[in-house]
Amino acid sequence: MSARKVRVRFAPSPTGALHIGGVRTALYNYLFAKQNGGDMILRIEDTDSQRFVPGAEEYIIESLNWLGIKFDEGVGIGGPGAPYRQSERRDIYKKYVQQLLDAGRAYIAFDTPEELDAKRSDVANFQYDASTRMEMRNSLSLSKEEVDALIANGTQYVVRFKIEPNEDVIVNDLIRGEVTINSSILDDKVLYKSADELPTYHLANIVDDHLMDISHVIRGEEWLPSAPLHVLLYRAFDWEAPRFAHLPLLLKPDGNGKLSKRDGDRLGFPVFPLEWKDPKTGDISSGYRESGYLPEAVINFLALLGWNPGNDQEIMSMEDLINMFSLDRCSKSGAKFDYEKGKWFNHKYIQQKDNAELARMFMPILKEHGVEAPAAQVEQIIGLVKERVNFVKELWGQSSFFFIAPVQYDEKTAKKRWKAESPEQMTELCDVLAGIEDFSAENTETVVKGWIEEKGYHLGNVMNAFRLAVVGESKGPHMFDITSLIGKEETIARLKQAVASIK
RNA sequence: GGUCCAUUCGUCUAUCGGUUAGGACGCCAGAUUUUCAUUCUGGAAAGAGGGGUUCGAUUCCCCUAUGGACUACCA
Repeated sequence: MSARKVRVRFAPSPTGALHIGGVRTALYNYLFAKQNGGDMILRIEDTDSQRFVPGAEEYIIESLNWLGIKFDEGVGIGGPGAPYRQSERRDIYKKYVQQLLDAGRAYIAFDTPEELDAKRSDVANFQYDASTRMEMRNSLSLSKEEVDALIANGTQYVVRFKIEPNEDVIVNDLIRGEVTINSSILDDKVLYKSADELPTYHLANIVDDHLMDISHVIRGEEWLPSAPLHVLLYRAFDWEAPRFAHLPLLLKPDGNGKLSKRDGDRLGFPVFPLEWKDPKTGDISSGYRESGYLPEAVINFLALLGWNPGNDQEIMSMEDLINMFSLDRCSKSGAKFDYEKGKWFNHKYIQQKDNAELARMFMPILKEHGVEAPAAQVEQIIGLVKERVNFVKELWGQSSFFFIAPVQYDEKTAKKRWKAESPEQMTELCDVLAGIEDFSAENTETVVKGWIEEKGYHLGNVMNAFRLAVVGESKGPHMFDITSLIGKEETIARLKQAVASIK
């Protein structure tokens, strides 16, 4: 074990919204870094000018910010390794590509994409490697004069990594153990493209991780097959490689395969942290934030998809997670995404949140419904109904009757709860209520129950009709908590309205 | 096709050779409640198949099956 300082990076490429699986990768990197007193770096890997999507970088930063995943260095922050955007590091990569060329570890290839396509359709399983490279047009097969002439007349070329065949490359993965791959199955990967003067992912990644002194590379399993290539690249440069940890993938909830944007659209749940509008198509994809998720709930839920603390604890704050996280408790197999469990986490976090904070989140929703109410009152109402909701926005459905008198009465409930004697009893109840001085829940309950008992009425019948009249249907918190909040006048008015309307 | 990785209730998972295979979500039932929820209690529900190794395998090894990832001048 090297005594290197822990430094990890999250290195997304700005090709669209940040996928929830990417968020989990960022989270695990963050947890690992913070647990070890290390640094977390944000690097933007925009070496593919073709796939660049405007706004994606800002989206990624805003998403991680919302979730509370903080960076010590990187795009938008700066640091000793700046710039952290790969498109701004052209000169650096050029220098290292040249170094590989000079050392004979890489070569220049002139084959056009068309030529390669033709080759691939001609030869089954064609691979550009030690067995085929001499048949191609490159600096190994061509004379020095030919190569110089081609470059001089501006022919576009790529630089390929010269992989020595038949060598077992061992990747020591922190999650999977030793993974051995024979170098013969690797092709001579393109490292650099003269067309846009940019390296490909593989080269840029290795150079940057080295220059930024990254100690641990924690990334998705889709990178495992190219890990040996990276190991070989570190060797070619004679650099110390970081430790690798390849995380299992997040899978679709139904069927099989990697979770994708489409699954979210199809099954009706977000796969992105924030709402995302595709600048090309104008399509809008929903986000966890806009769907009413609390960032703590998303973090907690995601943390447990592929990792567990080894005990039965499920509710964990970011701080808990930082303390408890460990790479060797990460599972090896992909986790299917269970949206129902995500909802449950949100429910739990809503219960933990104090009413004042929930009220602040609820206010805009109230406004949408044309309701203006004092914060103190909203807080009290939230205290009464929050245990019944999974999302802040559901608060309206559970509490609208506090703000607006029922305009209609649920038919089924009316049929069942509104008895022949109800109109008379409710009219009597109006008088009873009118006579109450202290309209607190406790006192009102005492008085009303006293009246019911005195008259020999059936408690359930009276209360159910009472609820129907005040709420409009058969739901809601304790009746007298409702009446004390809406007040005597409103309660009586609603009773009278009900007597007049319910048949 | 090739290479690599994986495989415990429907789902997320615990188990580091000996357990009535545990927990959670979801589901079902019951209790509580003046309603609806919440909550509580209980229940159904799992080691892919086949070989080994071992006194003993969910656990270690091999094979098969299944799933996944990768196989671009994308990341």
